[in-house]
Amino acid sequence: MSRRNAPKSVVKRLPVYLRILDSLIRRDVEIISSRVLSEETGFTAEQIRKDLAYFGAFGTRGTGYNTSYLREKLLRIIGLDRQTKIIVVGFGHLGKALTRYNVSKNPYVDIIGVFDINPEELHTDIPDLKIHSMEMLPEVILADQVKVAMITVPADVAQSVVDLLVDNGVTAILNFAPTKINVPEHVYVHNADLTIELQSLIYYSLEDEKQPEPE
Amino acid sequence: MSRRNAPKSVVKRLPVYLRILDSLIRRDVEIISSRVLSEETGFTAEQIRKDLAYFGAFGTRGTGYNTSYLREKLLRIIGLDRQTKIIVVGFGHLGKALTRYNVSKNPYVDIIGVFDINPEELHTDIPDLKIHSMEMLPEVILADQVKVAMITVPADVAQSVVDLLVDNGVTAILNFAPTKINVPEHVYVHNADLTIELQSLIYYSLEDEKQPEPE
DNA sequence: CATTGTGAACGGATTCACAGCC
DNA sequence: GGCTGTGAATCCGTTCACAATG
Repeated sequence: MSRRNAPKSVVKRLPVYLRILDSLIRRDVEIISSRVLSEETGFTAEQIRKDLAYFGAFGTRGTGYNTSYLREKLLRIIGLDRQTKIIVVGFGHLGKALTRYNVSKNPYVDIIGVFDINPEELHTDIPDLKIHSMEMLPEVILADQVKVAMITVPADVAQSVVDLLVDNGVTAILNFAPTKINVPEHVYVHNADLTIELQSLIYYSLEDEKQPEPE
Repeated sequence: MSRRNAPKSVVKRLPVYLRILDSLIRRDVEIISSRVLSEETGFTAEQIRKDLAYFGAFGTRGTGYNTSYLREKLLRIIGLDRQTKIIVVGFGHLGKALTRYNVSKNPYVDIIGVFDINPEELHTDIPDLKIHSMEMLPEVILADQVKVAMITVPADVAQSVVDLLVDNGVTAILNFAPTKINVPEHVYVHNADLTIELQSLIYYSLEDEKQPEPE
């Protein structure tokens, strides 16, 4: 069986396996052991086996995993076996960069539209991209049954944008706004707060400097 | 004492506390309890107290924490009490967006330069920003003793860029390139792989759909 | 016999419950 | 009395060690 309710830590690693498999398949590698996957990913071999075993027994004892077969299984588990329709709210510089990045590099998702308060910021060179005003949001979401959204709006409007998304059926949100947002139980939010990532990084850049307290 | 070697999970939350404190101080709030901090952050009050206690006893029993005092302590612990000099390698759309974002919104860091293979992509409107060619990297890092870098380069050159950074003394790297990079023990890497974030999000968007296996 | 799949042991982080203190 | 600070209990994820098997 696939898609048991797996721990977050496991789910976070699945796309990594997928990426490695894609690259192995491109190089015509047909069988891969957890040992080698370990070297490619940096996770331990036991952890990889456990992660995969969470969803079923996909390997062959004594041999390893068939790359194409495992890839198919992972696509299905993650939910990438069909293209996922997503929207982007907030088309400032970050929104633009993320949109462009996913349009060109992420074959598994389909950005069906972007939204901004002033869509006269129309000067984008991304082909086939529709830029809507915020008023169109409910209509577009409902028409395509969109479940996934990325938001790159200012912190002070993030909550109201999220409320609007949730009201119209969005169940998973990648939040780049530097603020906590509240959602109902059934909605999943992942915060990708780049300021916070950078600040905690700075902690580690100083790790070994002993700072004497000056007081 | 401050700056003990705290667990990663704790360090990741420190900048969140800092942000809330900044906002409380702007609103002239002088005292805050772990209870209220809990509501603002979404973490439990016990966890917040434990996190802070890791570095010292900053509160007053029966009262709470003094916002300005706690902010000063956190700045010092994280290492933001002096402006941190950082560089950005890769000045494509994402690099540009991240640079702009931090220049305008993150007062604690100072982006002293950006690097790209073809710096003739000079058309940026960010004031005072220096765009260098890759050859300048060692010189600039060494001149300013830069310890922190963000990289937004293509996956296939990420490792060589990282090697160059590490050779010249960088000890903390925020990696947006969609690939695993290898570094020596003393260097800290945080991967901010946006494709992977988005893909694991998709897993959760499907959470409740029961998918019958069609085989 | 190499490699998967997995129960058991371990370790780290969170939650609980309360002692300590203003 | 109210809130911090913290040892103890619990939970969760990782690692270990080995049984299962192509």
